[in-house]
Amino acid sequence: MSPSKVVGDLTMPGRRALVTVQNPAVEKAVQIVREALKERKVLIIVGNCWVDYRGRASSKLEPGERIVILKGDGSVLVHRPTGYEPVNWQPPGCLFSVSSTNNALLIRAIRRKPSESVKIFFDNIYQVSVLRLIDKGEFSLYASEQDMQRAILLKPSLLEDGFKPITYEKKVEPGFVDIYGVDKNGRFVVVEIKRKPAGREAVLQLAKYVDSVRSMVNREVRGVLVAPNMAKGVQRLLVTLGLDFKALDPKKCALILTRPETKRLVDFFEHKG
Amino acid sequence: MSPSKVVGDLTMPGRRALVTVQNPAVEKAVQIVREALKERKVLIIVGNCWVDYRGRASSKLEPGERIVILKGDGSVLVHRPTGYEPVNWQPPGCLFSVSSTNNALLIRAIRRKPSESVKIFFDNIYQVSVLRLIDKGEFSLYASEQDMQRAILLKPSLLEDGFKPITYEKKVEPGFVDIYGVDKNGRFVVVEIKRKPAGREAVLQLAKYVDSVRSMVNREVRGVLVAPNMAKGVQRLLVTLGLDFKALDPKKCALILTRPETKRLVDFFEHKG
DNA sequence: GAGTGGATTTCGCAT
DNA sequence: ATGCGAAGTCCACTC
Repeated sequence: MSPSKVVGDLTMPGRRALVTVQNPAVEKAVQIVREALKERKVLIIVGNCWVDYRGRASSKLEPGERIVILKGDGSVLVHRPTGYEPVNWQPPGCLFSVSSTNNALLIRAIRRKPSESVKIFFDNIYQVSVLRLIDKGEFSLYASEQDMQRAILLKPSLLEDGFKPITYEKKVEPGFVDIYGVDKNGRFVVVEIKRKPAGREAVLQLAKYVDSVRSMVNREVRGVLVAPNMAKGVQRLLVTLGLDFKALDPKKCALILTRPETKRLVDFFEHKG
Repeated sequence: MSPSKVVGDLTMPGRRALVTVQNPAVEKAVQIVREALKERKVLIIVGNCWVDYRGRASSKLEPGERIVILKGDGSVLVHRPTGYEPVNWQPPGCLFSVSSTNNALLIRAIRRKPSESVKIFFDNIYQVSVLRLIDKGEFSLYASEQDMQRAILLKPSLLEDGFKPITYEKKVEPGFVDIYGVDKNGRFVVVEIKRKPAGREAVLQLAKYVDSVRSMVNREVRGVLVAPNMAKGVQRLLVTLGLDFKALDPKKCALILTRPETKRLVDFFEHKG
């Protein structure tokens, strides 16, 4: 077994950002992992493992070399050498327990609600890294559906001239209307927003909302689908159902929102104005 | 900078399963990462980084300590110290390029269709691990919706006495009917299966299919929702729409499928019987 | 706690 | 390639 190594941020001498041990024996690994989990650190374990999952479904993963990440918040990831998605996992909130069995390291992750368990067995551990990561960096995402909604509320002419929003996220029977307003001719307008090319599903959703509103008000009701573009058969379906379409680029919306003079209004909406 | 370490599967002497370098200088890191990516190995990089993403949306992640995984198939994961989901990522298929800029390591992951780019900058690298993982282990999942479908096809009485399946995954206008059959009274039956508690969405989906089938055939058509149980308001909605419900546990279905005497029939269905 | 819908959803399958 | 729906989806938000 190789000796431990301790490295860290050179600007903060004394802080141990990372301790790595290579080829630990099982008992040594138990000790390291148990200690790290107790201190809610992040663990990266590389080695030969197999996994049993029981919960909403069940799965069995036969032995192979993988990367396992255990985070201090109780989340688990088992990554194979290919693929974006973990082959086994658990979202935050698990309780971990560590033991050895048959000369293998066993890590159990258990959660209630739903009741689930992931058991990971290692019989060959190439490396265990214990991390104490500090991450205060802000994450900002642009061009979400919410950005599009905000942009239209802020600048209704993005939808069409003369449009006046009345409310948004309005509850009607089948669900929530993204934006609800009046057009220049006094007709009610139901707006359904999609940040991706709109498929048939989006149209049916809009149609449902329009019907629902029509059944409640005694005025003409239009439906407008807002999306960067339409999937193949959608145009025809829209015409059939008497709905309108307005092309709008989510990135353009994001740009509008980040313009300094609109920033104040965005904050206004964010605080439930 | 610490020296490199080479460890691996002791049962295969000579194979390098893992090479780890700690606190490499930027230029050294460039060299290691570039070499590893060229050989389509898996990389785990731990250090202080920031990330710019441009593509379907855009995002900016300010500096912080994270784990970055680059896989040989061109997938990328940036993991913060908490959370199940990566904060930035890219699914398989990316082209990587590595360089240094302003005394930082820059890894670019680019893909076409959709056109996206993720740029990861490291100004402090605690550890780079280059892995050559061998993972042939089979992965088996039980209790999926498909398991439930197969179980009913195999043993139609799970739905109700006298039920006879005609076909499955049948295309109708709005989508695909899970199972389509006839009941003991000769009425057509449209079956919609959910492996989770059925919400309003599932009911509306079933209603759509039933309507579609009714418009095509000149016979009474029933709709049956199959799920482990129902969400709160769903019972009422089912009654309103004249649809039936049958409780069925996905795990029970999975068990039926794994019984030896039915295994042969399962294989039959799997091969498009 | 459950219900609702979005997501840089990803993934697999069928056309 | 595109379309469609499932997923152990996860997640944030509201009631």
